[in-house]
Amino acid sequence: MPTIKDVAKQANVSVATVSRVLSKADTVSEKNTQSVLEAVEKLNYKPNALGRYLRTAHTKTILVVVPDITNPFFSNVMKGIQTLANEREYDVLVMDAEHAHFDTMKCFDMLEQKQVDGLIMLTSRFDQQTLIDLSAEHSIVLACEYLEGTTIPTVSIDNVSAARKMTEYLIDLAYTNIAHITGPMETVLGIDRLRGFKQALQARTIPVKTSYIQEGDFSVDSGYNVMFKLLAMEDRPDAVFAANDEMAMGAINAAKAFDLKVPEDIAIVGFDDIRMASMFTPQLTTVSQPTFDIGQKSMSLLLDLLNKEPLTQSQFVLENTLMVRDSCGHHLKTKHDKESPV
Amino acid sequence: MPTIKDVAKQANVSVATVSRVLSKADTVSEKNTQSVLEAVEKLNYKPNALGRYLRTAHTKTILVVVPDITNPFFSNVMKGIQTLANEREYDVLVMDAEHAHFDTMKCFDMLEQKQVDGLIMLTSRFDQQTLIDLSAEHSIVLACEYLEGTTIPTVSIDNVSAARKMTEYLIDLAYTNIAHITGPMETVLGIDRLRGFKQALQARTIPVKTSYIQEGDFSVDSGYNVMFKLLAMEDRPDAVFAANDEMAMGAINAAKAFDLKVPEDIAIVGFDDIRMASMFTPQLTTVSQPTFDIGQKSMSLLLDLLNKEPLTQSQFVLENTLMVRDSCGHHLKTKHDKESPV
DNA sequence: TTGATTAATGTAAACGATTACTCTTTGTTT
DNA sequence: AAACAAAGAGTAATCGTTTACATTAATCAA
Repeated sequence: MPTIKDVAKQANVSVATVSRVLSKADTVSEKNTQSVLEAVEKLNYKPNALGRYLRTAHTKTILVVVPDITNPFFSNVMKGIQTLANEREYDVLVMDAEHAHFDTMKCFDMLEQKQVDGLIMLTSRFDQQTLIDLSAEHSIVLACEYLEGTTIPTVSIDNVSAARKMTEYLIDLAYTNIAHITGPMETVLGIDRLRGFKQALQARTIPVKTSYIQEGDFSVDSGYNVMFKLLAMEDRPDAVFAANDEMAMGAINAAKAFDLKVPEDIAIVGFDDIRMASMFTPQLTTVSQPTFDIGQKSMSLLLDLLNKEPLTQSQFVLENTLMVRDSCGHHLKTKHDKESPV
Repeated sequence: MPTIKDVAKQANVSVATVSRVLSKADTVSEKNTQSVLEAVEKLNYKPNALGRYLRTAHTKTILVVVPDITNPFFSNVMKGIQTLANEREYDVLVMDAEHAHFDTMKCFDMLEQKQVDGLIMLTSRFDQQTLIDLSAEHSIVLACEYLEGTTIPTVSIDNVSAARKMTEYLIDLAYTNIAHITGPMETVLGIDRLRGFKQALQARTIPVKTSYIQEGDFSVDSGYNVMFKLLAMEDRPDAVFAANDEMAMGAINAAKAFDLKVPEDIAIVGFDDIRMASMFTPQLTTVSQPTFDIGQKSMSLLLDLLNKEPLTQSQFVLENTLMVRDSCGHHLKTKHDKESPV
């Protein structure tokens, strides 16, 4: 494995000259540039990244911590991050937080150990004070979830208003007994979507029934199980808003198991618009998040941080859109109307 | 940011001593060990990984190249890799190959530049000779796809026999006009599954109709489009075997668009058993691959390579299992039988 | 008591790049 | 022609570790 010294010897110049032609054709004569290039070619020289990193004190690598890489929502965000990262010649290290051996401190250490230049967190379930302290010295951005009262750059959608919009839409379709399967109550996501749900009901002076609010954990199974509870109630809801698509799918399958038709007998909607949402039967009415853009924007923000560019703002909220498909029964409800009420 | 020198000064010992207590409590006196530890604590010292890496010439980081991180099949394999990697204190770098800016050479360079210790490839679509050359000097393992006639360690399932098994099962259910939606014909996966399909027909002396073999590209959309072609034929097939679940779902949706009931009017089966397969309506009959295990086994193999442990064999084929669910119509076909023919 | 062995530590040389600084050499200005 | 500036290239310090080797002190056998 040739080093820069070997190249220098081969090209009959000093290591400095070799380094200069390789980093930027700064001020090296045509002749020397040529012979260095030839030597590089001949020896098949690849600069050792570690040597460079140590000297320049950056690795051109960022770390992204993802709650569950298996979750299509996050893998889309990842893709957005990757795209911009690679374009800017950054590599991306992935850490799966759901993983049993995951130690929250480890990813912070990687920053301090200079192993990565920056950090994008796709979750905020960890010691927040540490994160805040760290962000004073390091480049960190939060995606999907935000942290109250900090200046850590964040990119997400407005989950409260999106959930409110979804709920209001159901109310407009004349559903009166609307239940909500929440996400885990220790996540901002879960809390915000529930808040939006409640706001919509209150705005329309519909009483909020606590029995209609059931906690799930964002998994298909939890959607299925919680739905069973709801369906077993004597005053069964006529519409269910699940806090994500996976739970909505679980809920729909539960309804099917109950011999209920969706949306004829009960409407079920989700949140996220994962790829399967439009493939499912019935096609899922849901809130579409710009996952790819969230990833890309996070990376773009991180890049700004890394380049010490002044940030004009720190909280970026991206647009979401209501995807009206079949599972809400809008076609049933509006068949006598001239126009869809959306 | 304190360095090892600062710690040494603080603890009143040499840097060597500090390094010694930190790497392994080799032969440092109780007293010094103690004061070093205290100094580390007091200064909040984190060893700079780059310095260490440069010296020790390994990064404890591996690279995995994945065709599409968004594809649930691969993200499961990734999870398997991650799990073992983290357990053994390795970090994992991800590279998305479908990404526009992806340069096949780049991942090879990362090996040569000492940026990563090893490489797991979840695809074999790239210059194979380069890969073979490289594997002589570096630690590389291939997952999911194999390469004929090399000694590069590989872990996958036997796609030929799995596809044959699936097809035979359809034949056993008395379907006679069976079509196959293949994967891309430049992938080993696509080729092998087609081969298995043909083998099954030939073994039962059923003629292989070329019009029943249509190429897709593993995407939902291609499954949908290709299915339209098949359904438009005058001698429409009564069963369709798609080379992956996503195309099977696309095909099912196409059938629905044709007002055909699955499996009553036409049976459609897939391959891979992605998470959605059992959530779909109808539930997908498919071949289950041990994705997590594939990932874990690949990582385990890579670890062996890295530790220069002798490999007993280089091609590992893992078990697959036929998941009989609803989309193949087995319950319709066997309602008069006493037992399921599986 | 002496020489040999061992344990504990320190000194300094790597690792492979980048880059501040210095030194020629050449070209320009007056 | 002298003085100065600029261009091109080399020397060596540096980044933060690890570790081979040297050194010292202490223990032990004869």
